[in-house]
Amino acid sequence: MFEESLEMIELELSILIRRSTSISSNRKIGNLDRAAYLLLRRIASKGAAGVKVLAGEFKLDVSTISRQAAALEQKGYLYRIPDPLDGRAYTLQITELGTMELNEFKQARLVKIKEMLKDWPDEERKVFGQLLKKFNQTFI
Amino acid sequence: MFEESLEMIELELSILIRRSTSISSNRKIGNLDRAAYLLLRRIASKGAAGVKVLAGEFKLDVSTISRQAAALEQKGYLYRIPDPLDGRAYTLQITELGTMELNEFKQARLVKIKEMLKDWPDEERKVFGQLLKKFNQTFI
DNA sequence: AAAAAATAGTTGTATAATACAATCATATAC
DNA sequence: GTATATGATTGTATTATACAACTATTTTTT
Repeated sequence: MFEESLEMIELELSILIRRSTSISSNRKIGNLDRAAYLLLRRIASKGAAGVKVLAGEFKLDVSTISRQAAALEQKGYLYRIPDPLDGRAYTLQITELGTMELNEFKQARLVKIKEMLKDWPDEERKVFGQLLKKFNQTFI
Repeated sequence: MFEESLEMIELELSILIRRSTSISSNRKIGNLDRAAYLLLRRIASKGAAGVKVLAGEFKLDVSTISRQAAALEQKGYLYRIPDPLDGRAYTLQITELGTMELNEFKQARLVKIKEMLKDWPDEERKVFGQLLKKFNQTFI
């Protein structure tokens, strides 16, 4: 039972990752990239932060955050607030347009997931969300 | 409750995909690419098949399967069986070396997942696997 | 105070996994 | 026999990421 569950999880995770990252099943929604979505969302929910801090939270290279931020800024979704204490640094803050776009993107995703889970019992949706969260917290 | 679960699922899926596809958390194990793993595994479990069939099953472009197959063949994990009825086609079959490598890769992954889930109750592991499988089946 | 070292962020380059387009050889339809 | 379709491969591009190199600024050391 124990090994069987692990094997199922291992296989289904592989399939999930593959499916979710496939371009044909993960077409861009609106003007937001999938990659930059979490960045914008983080800033919206926890407030402005610098490139280094964000890279640390996401466990991504600073260059990746820098590029995502630049792209979002170019689109008008983020703006920079110079750090008054450090001439090299700034914090990234979301714009009103960014907030709107974020909500749109998020809604579109929710609609999609809602459709996928329309036949699920409420309890299973709840448990799935909780287990996903728990699983994500095992990543260090 | 309903919308809350959807939002949690939506967010946690985003995080999971990001974490799982990040290079730093998904370093290659052995000589098998993550991408080609499912291909090799499919052939091992269901038998030889052609490029077109496999592309259809995986909902990937034939060029992607073709490239993955070529890479696996180059490594000695797959070999080609010409289709006696069609001079253009062949089926891909796994080699003994491929089988061994597949099992090694799979074991390495299982060890990793086992470590991640070491504090989980058995029941949750079981449910997680089942819900993942169920979720994967909603992708069309 | 000046020099050396560290650091915040950007840019260059490369990698991995994928798709669309173009091509070639073979098979099928007319 | 000719035209069309098809299985697979190759060319090119895209996306998201990391490592390396760089610049300007800050901090530490001398």
